[in-house]
Amino acid sequence: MVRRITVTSVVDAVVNDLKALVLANELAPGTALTENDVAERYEVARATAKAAIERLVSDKVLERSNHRTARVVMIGPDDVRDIYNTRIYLESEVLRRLARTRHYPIESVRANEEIRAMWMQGEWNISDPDMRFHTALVASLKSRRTKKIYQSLAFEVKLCMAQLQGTQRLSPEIIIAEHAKLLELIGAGDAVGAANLLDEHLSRARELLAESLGGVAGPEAFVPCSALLESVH
Amino acid sequence: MVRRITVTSVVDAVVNDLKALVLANELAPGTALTENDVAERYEVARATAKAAIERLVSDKVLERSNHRTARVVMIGPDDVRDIYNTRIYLESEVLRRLARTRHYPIESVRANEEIRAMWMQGEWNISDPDMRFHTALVASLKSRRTKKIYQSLAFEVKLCMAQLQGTQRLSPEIIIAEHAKLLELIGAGDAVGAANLLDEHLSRARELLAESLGGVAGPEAFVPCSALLESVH
DNA sequence: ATGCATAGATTGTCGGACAAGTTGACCGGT
DNA sequence: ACCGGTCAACTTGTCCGACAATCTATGCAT
Repeated sequence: MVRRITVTSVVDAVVNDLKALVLANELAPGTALTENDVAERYEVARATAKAAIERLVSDKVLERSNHRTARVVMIGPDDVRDIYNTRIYLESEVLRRLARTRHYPIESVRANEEIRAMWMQGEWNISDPDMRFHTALVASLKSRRTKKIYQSLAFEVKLCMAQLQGTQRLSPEIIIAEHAKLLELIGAGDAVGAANLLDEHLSRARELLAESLGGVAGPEAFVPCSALLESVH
Repeated sequence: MVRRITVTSVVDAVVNDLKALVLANELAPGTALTENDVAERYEVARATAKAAIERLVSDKVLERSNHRTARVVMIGPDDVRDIYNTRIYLESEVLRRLARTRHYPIESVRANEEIRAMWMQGEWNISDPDMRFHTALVASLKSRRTKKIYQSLAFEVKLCMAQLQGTQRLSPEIIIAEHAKLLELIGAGDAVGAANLLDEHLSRARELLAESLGGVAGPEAFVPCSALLESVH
């Protein structure tokens, strides 16, 4: 079966399609991908398949050590915790900065409205507009590197979601409320409050995901400082 | 002269050597590097040279667009500002977290002592132990991704230093004092003070580097909040 | 069952080949 | 002399085929 793809680069096309396959969970985590497999699947030369695999490895879609064959990444509990902790480190500082300017991007408001719209329609898989909410906040700092780093983390979150397909998720209702509260705190210039709420918001998601991925609740390096935070409901 | 490197991979060896050449400024910024150039220089196949170049591009040592030949990166004032702002975003949150535990790594103390030792000997190029001080702080959070991200930023700083070779630098005396103060604030649990001092510390370096790279002092997105900070001397 | 040896599979690297795209120079028109 | 377009040389993208080095797994001997 040959997929019809013509972008600007054969390697790009193969990379994009394989990435889509992994995100759609049509390639289960741990699946071995031989260079020849890829070459035959898309009818390209092995060198091309090799280049594609190497890029997917550097994009953390596949993993491979020296002379071994590449496999679709398996995100474990420790990985999710690391991913989410890194998100917290970056994004909480971003929120502090935004709170100082008392300014948040319109895209984040729209993204939160999209979540509400999906929830109203009974759709519980709201991870896409959810990530848009967060990336919009980070992007509003206008730092190319910060944005790219956060996008890379967001992609790993997507991968994680793909592997979890169907297990329990957080209630959209709470997510929407906390997002709104975050924007409110930013608008009010409450840097500490915004950072603390974000910490709680992401820490809760982190623990839920980590447990869903089969990990026992590990000893967390840092507990959120929620003392300064009024409850949200 | 052949360097004795038993890496397991020819591509790795080529990548490492080219990286070293760029860091030593033996390949000036903007220098064009043809795939054939690399292949002939190291007597390897073009495919190997191609792979090496692609990895150097993804490591931000070279830059290249579609069908054009790769060039050694040229870091401009805007890039330095972006690099340093990203450093500030990440590291200031890291310092907040460390201050909560009132704990800093011994490696950062040692690194600062190394700076002092070099300064005593009249050496002004202290960027190496300086970066070790900062990476040690970030590494002590024990987040694989956070550490890797910061290392990538640190590498760009190194590239920048290589391009600036010889222009004015900040006084090691002030750097040493501020580093010591940072550790002191962490030990005292003063998260806000540590974050603010770090912001000043890195913002000053950022502006000096940006100016040295020929940029006018641009409109900064965020000014450091030094109100809460007592002066250091 | 454990450990070693061999065979098959897979990756790393090579050389050469051709099409497609980019760059720069040459040439003609105004 | 300036401008614009055509063409050639160079460079990259992709392919094919080949071989050595390495990894995996099967099977044999103890």
